[in-house]
Amino acid sequence: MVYGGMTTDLNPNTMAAWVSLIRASERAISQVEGVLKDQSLPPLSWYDALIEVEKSGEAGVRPFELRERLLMPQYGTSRLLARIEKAGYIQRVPCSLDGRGHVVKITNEGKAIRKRMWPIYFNCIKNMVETNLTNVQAEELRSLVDCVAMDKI
Amino acid sequence: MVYGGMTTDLNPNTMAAWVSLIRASERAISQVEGVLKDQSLPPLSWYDALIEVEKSGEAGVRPFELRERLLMPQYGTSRLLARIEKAGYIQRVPCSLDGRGHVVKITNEGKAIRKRMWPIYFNCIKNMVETNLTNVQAEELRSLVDCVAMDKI
DNA sequence: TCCCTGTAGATGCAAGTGCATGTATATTTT
DNA sequence: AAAATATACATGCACTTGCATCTACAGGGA
Repeated sequence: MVYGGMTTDLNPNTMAAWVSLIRASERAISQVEGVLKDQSLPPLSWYDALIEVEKSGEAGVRPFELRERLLMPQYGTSRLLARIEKAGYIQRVPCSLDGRGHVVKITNEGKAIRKRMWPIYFNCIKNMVETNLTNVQAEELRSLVDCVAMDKI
Repeated sequence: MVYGGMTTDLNPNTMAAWVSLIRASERAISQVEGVLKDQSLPPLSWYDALIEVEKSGEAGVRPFELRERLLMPQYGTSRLLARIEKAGYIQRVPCSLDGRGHVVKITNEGKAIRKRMWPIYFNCIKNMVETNLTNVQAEELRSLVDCVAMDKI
């Protein structure tokens, strides 16, 4: 595929792999988001945040830890948490050990909505990945994509 | 990786592949966008649109064709083109054959900026994909990701 | 011709995102 | 202890995106 008019230096399959990777993730994400929205459920980003908060249990999590785990910008985390809190799914309480910070905990409603989101999400992944790839292929895919854009590590 | 608390029905590697795929595409995209921004160049979406318009040559392209090729929502295409036109990189002229539509053509400035973007983009792909995968692995990756979320076809 | 339906494209509004910066508290330096 | 610096988090502003809807024209039928 001639993409830029100057492909001389790229291995023949590199650009194809790149395009396919980007396209696949786009359709996969929009697929999941679409299904969630159809069910009047919150977006995927809420799920990712909720499960992290839920995993932190009674102790809760600090927003900056969440930020690291979710690989989000700081302001993104801040506003995501604000939205989820507004919906009643988490609580942000001042941190007793660090006056600058907060501790985020999940509410019962939060646990409930996460539990309700999971089978939907689960099904999407099943349909999108498991239906199309064997267990061995899934592992191959994982190991290959894990190599992409990993130059910094 | 326990992700939702109910993994009994998923092949063990499915979730891992899913997570890796999403993460990989996110870091890859944000990598490219970051480098482009550092060079004060337009975002990737502009590149994709510009190359399509440029490939259409003197004849130009209809926005709805672009929409199909870029897999974008209609309003997204409309506004993307409006922004690119405002920057002077394309021109939208009324379509003589269909009074409802327009024909989009690239300007000289558009050709120039695309040409300037390409080596940057090219280098990113080279660093992110080619450096980390052999030609054979790239083809494997392509063929695997092409299977993901393809249920509709 | 007039009407009805379909398609091309634009756009108002609400919500999300990036960037830069602000505020408050913690930590380090002197 | 006072001052300087660093960290945690929030937020104003401009821009982008999603959704629904609107306008304008095209094409087909009565």
